[in-house]
Amino acid sequence: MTTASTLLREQGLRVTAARVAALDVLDTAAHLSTDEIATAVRERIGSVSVQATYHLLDALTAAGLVHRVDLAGFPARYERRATAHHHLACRGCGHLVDVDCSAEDGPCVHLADRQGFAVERAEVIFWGLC
Amino acid sequence: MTTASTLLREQGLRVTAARVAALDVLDTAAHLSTDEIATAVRERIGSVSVQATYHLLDALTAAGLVHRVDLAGFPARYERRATAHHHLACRGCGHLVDVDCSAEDGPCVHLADRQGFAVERAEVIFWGLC
DNA sequence: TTCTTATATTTGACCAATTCCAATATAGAG
DNA sequence: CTCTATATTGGAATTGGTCAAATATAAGAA
Repeated sequence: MTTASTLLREQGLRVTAARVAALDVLDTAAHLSTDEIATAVRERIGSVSVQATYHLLDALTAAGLVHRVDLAGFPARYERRATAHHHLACRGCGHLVDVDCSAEDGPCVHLADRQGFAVERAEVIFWGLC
Repeated sequence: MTTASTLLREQGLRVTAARVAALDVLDTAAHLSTDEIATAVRERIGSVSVQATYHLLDALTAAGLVHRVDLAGFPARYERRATAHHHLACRGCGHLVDVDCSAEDGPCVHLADRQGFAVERAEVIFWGLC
């Protein structure tokens, strides 16, 4: 098993209580907002500021240890799930569930004309009401 | 040709100078932000407040006369294009271009398990750098 | 172990996009 | 032309998030 601190070290990131706690928290629940993560981290290590949580999540995201799910109209949320998937989102309450990608490998949607863009990824969001 | 005022009346909306101007503006340019629309409307009718523009765009959106493109990290933009399409977005500057939908009719992405959601639409965003 | 230094965290100010509210103006029915 | 429901205005407030300076701390070197 790969512990949070090992993962952090592997990415050249310092191992701090807050970062370890954030990774642990995201291991047990998906789609948490910065605020929810800050609260959950506090339960584990006593205290963290919201700003530190923002910063720490930026660092984890940049290192690829977590993924940021940023849907318009709702605060950003974070997840650790590694495999390709999409999201089914409730436009009413923002509730989010994972949707397996229909394509086994590679993007399940393609782009014929790149129009001069360096395309990085395709994001698929199913909007509805839960 | 269907004029803006006819469209408004058809939807049971009052015909106001600001609404007509907003529809006209969106006829000539796509993907405009609320602020850009307010500015363009001012050039046509003299003045509008930003708040009125927000409100008016809400009304036009609710009536289905315009479509709101709301990508995380950038102010909402509006467009009038009727046919199904997706968007190619620059994560750097927010620049947005339309992408024809590969599927001729119906959604080009499907969902196997609805997980109790009333799914309304699938949004596909290609993220990259322009 | 202790020192050092680069990197994290904290605190607090600040910002942009948007919404809410009460007051005023106006479209369109009668 | 009048009346009333609906639009617009202006101002304040909210939300989600960034920025910058001061302080604390992880982890490599002595």
